[in-house]
Amino acid sequence: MTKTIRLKDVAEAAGVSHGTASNVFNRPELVRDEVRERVREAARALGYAGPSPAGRLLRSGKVNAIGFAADQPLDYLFRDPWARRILTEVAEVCDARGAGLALVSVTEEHPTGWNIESALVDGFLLSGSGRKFLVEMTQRRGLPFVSLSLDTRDTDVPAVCIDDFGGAQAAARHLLELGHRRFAVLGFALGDGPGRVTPREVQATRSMNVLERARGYWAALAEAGIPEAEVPVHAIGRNGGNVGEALALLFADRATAPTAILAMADRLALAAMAWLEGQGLRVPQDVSVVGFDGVPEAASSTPPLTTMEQPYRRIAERSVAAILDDAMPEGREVLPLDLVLRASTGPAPS
Amino acid sequence: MTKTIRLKDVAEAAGVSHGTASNVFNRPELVRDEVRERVREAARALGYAGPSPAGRLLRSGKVNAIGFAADQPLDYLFRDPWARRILTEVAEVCDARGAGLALVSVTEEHPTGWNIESALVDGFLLSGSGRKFLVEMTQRRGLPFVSLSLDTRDTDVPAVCIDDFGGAQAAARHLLELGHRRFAVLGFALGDGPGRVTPREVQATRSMNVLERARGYWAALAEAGIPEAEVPVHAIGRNGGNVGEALALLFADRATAPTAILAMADRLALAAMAWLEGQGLRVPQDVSVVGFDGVPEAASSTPPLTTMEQPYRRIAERSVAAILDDAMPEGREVLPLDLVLRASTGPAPS
DNA sequence: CCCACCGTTTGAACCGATTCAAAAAAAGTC
DNA sequence: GACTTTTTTTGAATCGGTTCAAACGGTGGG
Repeated sequence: MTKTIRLKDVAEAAGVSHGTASNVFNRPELVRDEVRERVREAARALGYAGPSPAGRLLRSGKVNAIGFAADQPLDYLFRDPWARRILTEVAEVCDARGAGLALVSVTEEHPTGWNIESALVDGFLLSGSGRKFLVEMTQRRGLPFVSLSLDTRDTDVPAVCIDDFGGAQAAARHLLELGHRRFAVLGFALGDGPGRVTPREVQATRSMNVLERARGYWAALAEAGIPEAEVPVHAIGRNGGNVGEALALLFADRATAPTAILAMADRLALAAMAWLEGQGLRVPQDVSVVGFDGVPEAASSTPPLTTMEQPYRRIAERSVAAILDDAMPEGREVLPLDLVLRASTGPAPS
Repeated sequence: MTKTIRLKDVAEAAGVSHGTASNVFNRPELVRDEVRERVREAARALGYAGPSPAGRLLRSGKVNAIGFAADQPLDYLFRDPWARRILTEVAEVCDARGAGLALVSVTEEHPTGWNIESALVDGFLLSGSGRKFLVEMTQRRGLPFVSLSLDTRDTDVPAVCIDDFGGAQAAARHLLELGHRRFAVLGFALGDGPGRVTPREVQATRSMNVLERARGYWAALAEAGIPEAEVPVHAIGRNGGNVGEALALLFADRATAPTAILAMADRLALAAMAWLEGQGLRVPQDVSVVGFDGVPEAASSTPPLTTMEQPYRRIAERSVAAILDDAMPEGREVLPLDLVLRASTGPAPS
């Protein structure tokens, strides 16, 4: 293999100093026209492709790239709808800024290889930092990082997250305005199996997202005079489970069944609509459903789902800026959600 | 901001030489236990997180990461089904090897920023190198690269691609074995609008994929005594278009209508099945359909689509190995496709 | 007691660039 | 022509490591 051409070689060939050659590529306006051309010519003749990123990096310390890290295998980033959605936005934002994007996976079983410790990036976006593992790993590296989807009570970790409480509140208010009075909440990561869970169980969940959303729903309903106790929370269970089973209990007695379902995730809402359709219940004439997250599928379901959409773009912009512009959020930064009105909600049946 | 801790600082603190400190992290077996512990202790005390990747990179020249480049905006990699599918496999392969994955976008309009020239990677995987642009850009950088989805007659470019001809042949043979005699081919990137195109037009296409697939179909059918002229090729037109329109012409006369459709892409096949269902034609009882590509949706359509599946995993493995193990393919390397039998093909109607 | 050998450690060279104070050259001024 | 200014160019320091030949200290054999 032929020796690589270095800037020095080009400089020698052109009969100028190392420093001048560097200027030709980085601040051409400093170099006299004639010299600049001579250096360029030499570079061409030698097949020099421009300063190597590695050398530049070492000196400047800036990579101009961000790392997107997840505590999951890499392919997860392409399979999981939320990760994919946010990553798409992050990609667009990086693109617009001319920054690079590297994907990083860190699993506890497989902590070696290219990971948080060795990735050539200026900082990290952390996805799925439910467990402290990822955060601790990243802190050790000493690069700036922002946690997306932070799910902890710890408010010291720099994070860009969504206003679960406010979003849930808005969802409930929307249904209240439509005249609904009999609600049910559909949650996840609660209880052991499908079925109703008590407010106490909700309070005890380790998932801040779930807790805040529940509290948001309760708060809005309480304002309208509907106490927590009258709002059944049904969940699919911590280890997944069937939405149908959870709903079957809810709709066992049609007379007291809810007219409005507050789903803590679009996935749940979509499953609920499918189940309702199977039961001959019409959405939104008989039951209104509002989701949470704003996944792409929500726009194309039948009927299209009314949902609280996460501000994906703004999350991406804010967190990328945090790393690249050194504009780290002070602790947790909360972004509002948008209520997207579609066809799955309507006036309460009379 | 506090000064960063360098390996040198640790070495000094531990009272050893720079070189020994380096060995502690990279070849600990060379260092005496007592000294090793002393250095580790000093590192801990100073908050040193281990050798910085930047320095290491400069010396060793290896990044241990591959760049996935497309001549499209970055988000394309998450939106386009083919790109996403192959990227998922590439991600898994990289993960398994402990290698990094960086995403790179190079568009002619937006050639600045982090791109082929500046990405810190060991080599590139090129997606969508239909136009020479991407290839030329990459060649200039001087790093190894492999073109995926190469679509050119130029056989010098290192590439890992699929056996379009053989795949098409296998698809046609499958239908022949089921007794079909009246075929139609459904293509894309042919002609100006939806409708039939002549063999001459097919020969003239710039897309090697399309041409090779067509030739594969023709070759298999010719073996069974069905000449090119009896196989109508319908296409949706170069600028997209409606599959229904193309099919409507084909099925105008039910007596001479094909009993088997060879679609050059699953997308076309799925659209065709939807149209056929709309027309009251049953798949596969009335018409058999076989796709090409093996996109995930093909497995869950109704009926599930029989298709020639691309060997995504092998493409990923082969191309990643090419870069990281310096096992570049000699010119173009062709991988076979798998016929995946599902429910969209059946015996020819009698 | 000398020497060869082995396991450790050192020190300097090198990787490929950027940066900046200072020197050199060119251009103005009087 | 001598003196300022301004524009270019130079050369050395620096970034944070890795690597390797050589030096070193200790051991065992003869």
